[in-house]
Amino acid sequence: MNRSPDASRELRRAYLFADMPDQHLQTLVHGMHEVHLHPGDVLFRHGQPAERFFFLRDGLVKLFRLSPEGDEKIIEIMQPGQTFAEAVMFMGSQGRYPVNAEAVNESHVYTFDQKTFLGLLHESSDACFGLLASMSRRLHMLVNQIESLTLQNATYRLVAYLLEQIPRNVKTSPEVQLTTPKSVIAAHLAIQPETLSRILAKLRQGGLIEVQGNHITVRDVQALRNLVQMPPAE
Amino acid sequence: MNRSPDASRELRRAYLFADMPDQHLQTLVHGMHEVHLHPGDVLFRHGQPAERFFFLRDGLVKLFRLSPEGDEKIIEIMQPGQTFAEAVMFMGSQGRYPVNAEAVNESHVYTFDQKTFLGLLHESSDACFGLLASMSRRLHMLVNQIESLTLQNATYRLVAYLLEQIPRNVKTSPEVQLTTPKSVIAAHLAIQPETLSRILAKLRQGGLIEVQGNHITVRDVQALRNLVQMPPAE
DNA sequence: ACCGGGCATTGACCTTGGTCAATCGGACCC
DNA sequence: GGGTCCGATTGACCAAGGTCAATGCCCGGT
Repeated sequence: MNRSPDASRELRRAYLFADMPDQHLQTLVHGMHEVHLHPGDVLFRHGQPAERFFFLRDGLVKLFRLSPEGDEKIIEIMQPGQTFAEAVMFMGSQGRYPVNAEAVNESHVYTFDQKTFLGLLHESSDACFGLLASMSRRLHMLVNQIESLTLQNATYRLVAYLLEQIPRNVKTSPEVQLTTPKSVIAAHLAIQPETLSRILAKLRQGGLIEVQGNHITVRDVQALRNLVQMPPAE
Repeated sequence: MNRSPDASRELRRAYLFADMPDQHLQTLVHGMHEVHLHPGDVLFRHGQPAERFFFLRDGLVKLFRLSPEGDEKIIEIMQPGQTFAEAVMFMGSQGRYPVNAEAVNESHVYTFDQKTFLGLLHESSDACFGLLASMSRRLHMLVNQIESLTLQNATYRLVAYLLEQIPRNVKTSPEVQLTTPKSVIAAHLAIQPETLSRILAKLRQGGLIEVQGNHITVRDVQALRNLVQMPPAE
């Protein structure tokens, strides 16, 4: 349990909390718990009754589904500052988590009671709108994901993923430091680790990137951009 | 334009409107428009500024994305009584439709101004919760769709689709009347029409179903159920 | 320094579903 | 009644990516 006075400053990073009245946020902070996760620790499982939702303070948490054979598809990789499982509260009578959640890296999460939060929503339309915005963003993200799963091939998805990883330092020679094992990225892009390896090798041979372990140097950003813009141009 | 006094009774079918205070619903009905669509008519396009959202009174409307090559992936096939595009309102400053919408059959839709609706939401937390519920349901649906796209093969998806079509008349010998051309179903399941044909033929040869045009008789429901439960059991 | 384990890489092969093309069949329309 | 159009079907072929297996590499522990 943790109620550090500046926890609320951290929470403001999440869209969900960004515009929430101070007083309400304080209520939430008061009731929240902190959980420390080691890599591989399970936060919740697909199908469990959803009583809490979460804010990732640091580390990395994956949300995923499993096929009966045990194949894993990562729906979302949560980054620090994001909330998750807050949308489940509205799934009918007894909401159940639609995915599994498991720490990839050493992580700290804050957990919140859904009942408390529901109470706040009734009183604050600002809080409601924050939640609506964050759900709307997630909806949009899922639609984009469906598009790239069905309308684009594996190379496209990987290149798009790489390009997403270089937003800030646009000017400098683009370097990407992968924050997760490649197998996790593969599960996120819905491909096998072998395929990911091969695609990276292909891009490397084409002189578009250089790979040293988890560190990738993008040699030719424009060529990568072209790849995802004009698909049949091999 | 249509303000028939019992329009609100129709609207109550949608989760979004189900629990909305009468007075608010009246406000919406007052400002709504009715649009008549012929098959192939476009309601809105991916990327257009979203100023209105919709209720399908009757007919069938598909929401879809297009690849640069023109391949179509149907994200959702809207059924009468459902609302759509209401979640876009919260996408940042200028919401834009994340998909295309086009009538499959002769259809009637009611359209609503988003600004009016936003105003109502500020005043009614019931309305907010209705919207949250309908967005949450859609989120869940998309997650399920991602699962079946990535973790399951084409046969699985088609069989699951067929099984979804026989919920009501559970007891009787299950008959499925396809409400759309097979090519539309194919685009929904993210397969080619040829593949859909072949899978149906395979199921037919296995004695699981009979096909006469748009009408499918399920000969062996249990066998179909087994197919989607125990995947490697060919 | 050595060993073991886990992730990553590479190769050979195979399966699924896509592509292309021909044919069919029913609906509609003169 | 015959022609046309469009969706559905079927066949032959192909390609992307999955599977299986062997090997390599890095890192951590003793």
